[in-house]
Amino acid sequence: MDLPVERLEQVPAYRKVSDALENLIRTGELKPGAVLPNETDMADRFGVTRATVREGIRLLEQSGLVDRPSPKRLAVSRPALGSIASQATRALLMHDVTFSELWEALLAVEPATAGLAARRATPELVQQLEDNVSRMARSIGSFDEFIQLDVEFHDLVGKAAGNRALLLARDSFSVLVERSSAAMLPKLMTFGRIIDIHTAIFSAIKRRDENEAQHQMHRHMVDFKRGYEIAGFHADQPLVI
Amino acid sequence: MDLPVERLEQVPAYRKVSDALENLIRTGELKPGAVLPNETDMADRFGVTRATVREGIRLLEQSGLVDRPSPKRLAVSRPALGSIASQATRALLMHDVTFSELWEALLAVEPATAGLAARRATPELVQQLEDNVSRMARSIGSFDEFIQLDVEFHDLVGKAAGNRALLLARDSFSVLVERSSAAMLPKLMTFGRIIDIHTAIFSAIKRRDENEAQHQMHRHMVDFKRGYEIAGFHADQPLVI
DNA sequence: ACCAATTTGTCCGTATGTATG
DNA sequence: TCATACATACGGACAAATTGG
Repeated sequence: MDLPVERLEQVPAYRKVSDALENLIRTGELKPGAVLPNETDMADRFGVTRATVREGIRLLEQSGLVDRPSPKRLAVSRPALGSIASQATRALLMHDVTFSELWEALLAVEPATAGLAARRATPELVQQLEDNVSRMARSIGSFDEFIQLDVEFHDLVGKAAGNRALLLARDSFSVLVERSSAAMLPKLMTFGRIIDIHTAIFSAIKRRDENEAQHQMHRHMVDFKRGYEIAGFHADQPLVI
Repeated sequence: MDLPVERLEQVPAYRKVSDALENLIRTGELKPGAVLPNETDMADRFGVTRATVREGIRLLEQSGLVDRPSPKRLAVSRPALGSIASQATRALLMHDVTFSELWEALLAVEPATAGLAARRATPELVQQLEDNVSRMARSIGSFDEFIQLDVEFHDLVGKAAGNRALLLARDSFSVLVERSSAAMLPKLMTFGRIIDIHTAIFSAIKRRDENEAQHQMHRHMVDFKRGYEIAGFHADQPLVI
């Protein structure tokens, strides 16, 4: 009888190495901080050569599951949320997401974040937000500085919310917002309105008014889209960057 | 005078290779689909050996910037949003995110997604949602099947929303929700209530009622948290998985 | 503060299976 | 069909740098 041909998946050895290590990590046998054996050791254990082990390590290195605390030591680590976010940013860009898609996501995430920030902001972060707002008021005239402060404001709100799941989502969009702002602001010169809303958001956070923080952030997002369109860009086309 | 020691970063050659290629991709000189030279070629151009080139390629391979359409051809590709999402899932898990963090993010994302789904769902997706709901009504008795259908329902809503930025965020949470549901449902047996709300959401999407879809999804999320706590889990602790 | 052993980074040459033209 | 080209994998080697005594 003719058997169905065993389509045995040809998994490269270097991937077997990384899969094996990844499993050890996921199952908790290797916890973050644990030091891995040296390359020759692992080559012996897996029955492959060092070159193969090294290729496997590169895969884990890029996914952030391992890193080198010192040049000669390889340890298990937890993937930095920031690096995941920047990978997400790049992916969204390469998929030609439209401004509308970005904006709809912002509309979901940013007001919620602001609300949580009003609930949880630490005194330090409230202070940092206040600094940011007052610096922004003095930064008129320099686009770059203004935009930088704008991004910083929203990042601070994100931090203040104390939610890493939302933060990850936010950070994935943050750079895209920055680029879009940089493209539209010079054509608008609506510094005053942005400063006003930032002030309103900050003030709501400071007095722990969740609804108001949320509401003002919502307004801020609506303004953002209006500005983008007034600046002459098309929201339903891929981001102008 | 003793200068601050030039901390000249010793960047490994394999990283230079991947950085160089990554730049070519980011600047658009190499667009998705473009075929890269073979390993020996690149080794010559970069002035390194093949082993080094291969290590560099592994880095790009893991980040999804290159892949092999056929075993011998290496091409530029756009990172799959799904793989980014699963990396995000893993990262959130390893950072011990709490149920509350997950839930707050869901509360921001899921209702917004449902609203957009009501606006944009294609007939095909409406049909798939209807199938899902009716299959779920018949699936009582099998936890696994029920949970699978639950996840599928939300994924379908995510697809129907037609927003890749939100989809990426959603997919990052989806597996975590699935595991949490799997942990709590056996202790609750509230199948009926879930089916009712899914039905309400589906019906709102079908008749293009954005507000109602959003509102029902919100209720669904509130139920989710209540269930988690009633099942005896602590929302402010890392996910039970 | 020095020295020795270890380990990484990198190179070279070779073998093998297989996809492509 | 067949030959070539190419990726995968092996083995051995060496310098440089770090670690640990």
